[in-house]
Amino acid sequence: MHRVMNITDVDDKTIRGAREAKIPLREFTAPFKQAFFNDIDTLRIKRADDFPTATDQQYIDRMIAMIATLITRGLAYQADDKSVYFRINKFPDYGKLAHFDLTQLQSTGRVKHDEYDKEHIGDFALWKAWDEEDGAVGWESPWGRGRPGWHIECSAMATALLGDEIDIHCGGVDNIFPHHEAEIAQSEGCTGKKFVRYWLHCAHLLVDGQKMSKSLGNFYTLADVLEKGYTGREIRYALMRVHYRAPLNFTWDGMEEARQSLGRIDDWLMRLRECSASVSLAKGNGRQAGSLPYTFEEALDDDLNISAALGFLFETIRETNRAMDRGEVDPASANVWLNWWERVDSVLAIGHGEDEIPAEISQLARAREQARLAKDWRKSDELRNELNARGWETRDTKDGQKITRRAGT
RNA sequence: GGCGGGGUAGCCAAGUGGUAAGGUCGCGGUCUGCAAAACCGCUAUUCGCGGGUUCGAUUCCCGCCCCCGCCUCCA
Repeated sequence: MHRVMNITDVDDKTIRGAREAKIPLREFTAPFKQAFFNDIDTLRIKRADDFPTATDQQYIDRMIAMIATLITRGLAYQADDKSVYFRINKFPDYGKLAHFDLTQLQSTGRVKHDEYDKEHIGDFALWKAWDEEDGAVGWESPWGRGRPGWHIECSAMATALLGDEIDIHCGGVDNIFPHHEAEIAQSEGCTGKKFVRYWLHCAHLLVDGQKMSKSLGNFYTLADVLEKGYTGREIRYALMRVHYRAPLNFTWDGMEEARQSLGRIDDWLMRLRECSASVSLAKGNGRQAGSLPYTFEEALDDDLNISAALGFLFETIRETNRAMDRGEVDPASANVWLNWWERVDSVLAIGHGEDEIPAEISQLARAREQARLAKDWRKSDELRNELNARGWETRDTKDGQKITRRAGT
């Protein structure tokens, strides 16, 4: 599998930002790029193999070559404003992805149209002619100085790195039209081949039931959520547990639920690890959870049915906990389950390592153990409260006291 | 208005023409000095609303309502 994520590092906003900051475009976009990578790391999102950027000269060259091809084929033309536009009337499939009938399109009035220069209101820019607003930003082309249009960069970078035909193209539903529609038109207009086999469009993130927006005051950054004490993996779990095609409503209750669910997984793993390390007299019973309609893999194979997959995980957790309660899990079968978890977590990436217990914490724990042996409940409860206050939880089991870090780890 | 995605228990959410996974919360129990964790039990005669098809529909068909998104130079 070859994964590519395109980075648009030139557009109206970045040009304006760089101009206002009086710094080169590249210098202006660099911190945003860095922040983006920090965020995907926080969310444990696996890095793509490539992160091509639109301003990379090799891709600019490719965009220019593609535009030239489109002009040669009559699919594009240079208008009086010197910009080059895609001629959508020459591409019958345009609008197919979004199920749009171009003759029935209505303008929302959201964008202003420079209708004079274009043959059709729906024609979109492939190459934008330079104007004063662009300042130092621009590249030479057969059609004069300018910059790439808003969609051609994706076609150029995708076909450069993945070939003319790609298996899966992801993106938000809001990008179906016009962005993905334009990508298809440009790419297939150049190659004559089917550009994308499967489109995976994810639904929107809502906050408190409404679209996230600064004016509604329900706008959160990743940093805001981290500041509330939630960890990256908790956020990851909260965002992940809903099917990608269904809108996800972000709430603080949802974050709390994510934390509790992860705690359940953590406790199960801790138990399994102890079990696998023990010299146990348990009679092995490593049978797989049966009688369930799906396995974890089958659920994900079914259009990434994460809810069914997680359902299977939690049913498995209950079954093995039950078996451990009955003393039916020996080290060998515990390892079977731990290995199974490794496979599951290679996809989910929600596990966390075992905690190292600081010296002062284990000292308090030992003191509590002593108090319990002396049946000094008052003192042992005080020490338990003290440990809780420091973020550690105590559990008294048959095998003695266990301490674990809870919440936000 | 057109197109697309949603509407399932307090909340989140899967699912199927044959009678509702899972998570979370709450309540009761086992265990425990008390807890915690785990386990057991309880919590939707019902799947937005109204018709229809069917022996039977939440699942199929028709109509309607509500929410979210898109409808061309913001990517």
